[in-house]
Amino acid sequence: MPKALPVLDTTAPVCCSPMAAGPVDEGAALEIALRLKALADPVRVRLMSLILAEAELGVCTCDLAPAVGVTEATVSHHLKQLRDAGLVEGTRKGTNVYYRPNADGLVALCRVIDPDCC
Amino acid sequence: MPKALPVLDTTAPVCCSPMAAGPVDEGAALEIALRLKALADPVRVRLMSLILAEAELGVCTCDLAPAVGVTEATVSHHLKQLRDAGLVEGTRKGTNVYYRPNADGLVALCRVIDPDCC
DNA sequence: CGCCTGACTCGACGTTCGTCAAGTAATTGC
DNA sequence: GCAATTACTTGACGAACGTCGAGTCAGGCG
Repeated sequence: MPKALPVLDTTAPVCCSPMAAGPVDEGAALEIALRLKALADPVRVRLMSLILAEAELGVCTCDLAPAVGVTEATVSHHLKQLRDAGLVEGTRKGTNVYYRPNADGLVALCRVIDPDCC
Repeated sequence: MPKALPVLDTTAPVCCSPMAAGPVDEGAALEIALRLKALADPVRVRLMSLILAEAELGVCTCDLAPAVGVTEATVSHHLKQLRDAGLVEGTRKGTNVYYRPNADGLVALCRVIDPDCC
């Protein structure tokens, strides 16, 4: 983990693509790369799609693990990365933790890489 | 390299986000993850932004290397990944190879992760 | 309380990744 | 043809990553 994630800089007005808007400096590049890396794994892509599919109700870890075919420990590890990148949110309800997508995080990521946004 | 990249499946009509559209199967998840991974590195993010900044003229490797502060060999390595993912295109002109962005690749990537596309 | 279940943390392992130095191709100019 | 320049390939090294088993923490329930 090269750096902490400030939950995707909700401070910065990321309307226009910072990437297509001009050369990005080293720090910004790292921030962008970290967010992309959070999604750059087949298991995390599948987890994200499953969480998006149940955006209303939320999904718990114990349901996700068999769905993607890995250990619960591994799912937990991946969910932490998605959480740190601000892409999902987990809320505890009894013994279960229900995960829901954080649409803002995904949209922000999209804006960063879209060459003809705005 | 777990799999060859068919230059981002220009065959598939990726209008609506395949990720938010429903659970993605293992193969599709791998394809998406590979494209995201192509951009999930700070050096490649900076290369992409530099190439986008000179979309008209194109940039050659020898100019990119000092701009990002790594060896030309390393830049070549990263450019290959961006090329394989269909994000940039390189055309040789004399001894130089000029790189230009492939907007379609970036837009397709964006569509894949956008939760409220369409 | 004691026990169980679900979620997470820790340590370890094998693999992949980013980087460079050195070597190889390709193209131009003398 | 030969030298020079630019781009790429190869091999190697260290760092980071994904995965798991085992252990730990937190909430229900008998």
